[in-house]
Amino acid sequence: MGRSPCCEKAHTNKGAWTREEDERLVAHVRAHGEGCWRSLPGAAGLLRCGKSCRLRWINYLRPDLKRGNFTRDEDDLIVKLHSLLGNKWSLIAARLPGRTDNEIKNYWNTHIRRKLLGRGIDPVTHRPLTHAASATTVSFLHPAEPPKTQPATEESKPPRCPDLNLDLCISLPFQQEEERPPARACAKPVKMEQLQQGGGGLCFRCSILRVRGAATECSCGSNFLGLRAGMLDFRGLRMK
DNA sequence: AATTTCGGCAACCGCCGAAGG
DNA sequence: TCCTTCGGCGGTTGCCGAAAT
Repeated sequence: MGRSPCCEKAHTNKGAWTREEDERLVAHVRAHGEGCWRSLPGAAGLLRCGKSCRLRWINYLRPDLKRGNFTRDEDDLIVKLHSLLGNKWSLIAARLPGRTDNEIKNYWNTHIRRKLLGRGIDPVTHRPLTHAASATTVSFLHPAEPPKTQPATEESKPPRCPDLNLDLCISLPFQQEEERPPARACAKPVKMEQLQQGGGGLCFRCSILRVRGAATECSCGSNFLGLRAGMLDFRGLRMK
């Protein structure tokens, strides 16, 4: 038996949001805060799916959104983060204040992708296109092991980002909480308690990428950046 | 001026994991 | 332990305006 739909589709609006709908949603979130998206449409008098409301708020109505063109710095940062994280748009967005995962995803697909291709760089592997066939992906989803038929030469190693400073901040969780704005600032953060209780056996890579089946202990053998997840709150990663 | 093509972006869809009963 | 619900994520679609013909 499949999952029941999140809302009664026959009685919900679809497509572009009207000004009135936006105003209702903003007023409701201001009054009651984020969350309980399922019950929000009814409470706010909106004929929309809860998921649709959430998306509209996060991607368009949130007051802390930056909007406008991406700066050159943001551009560079997105490329670097993508080379490290792959299509983990929410994680990338978490490093770019005021930007949403959807916005970054769109920007990547429409601008950066093309720019990289124009420079002869494979946007997936971040390697020159001529080497694309033999290259291993930079994404950490399929980590580590160099191809057995190929010697682990400098060529086969993931590219480095020498100017990307992953400045790791190790701090107690409450300090981070105080700095964080009340609204969603970071997608699905791994709570410090989780890391301390169950995540202690997880490497930083498995933790940040939420590797399936690695809830308590990973077996990838990776010690990404030489760190175990229990040692730090990765939300404190700062890019310079 | 009319039509076609293209690019950008907002929104939707389907899946997944966490939480709770 | 299983099932259901909900929030969240990434991929994809479709609309709309701009550019090209």
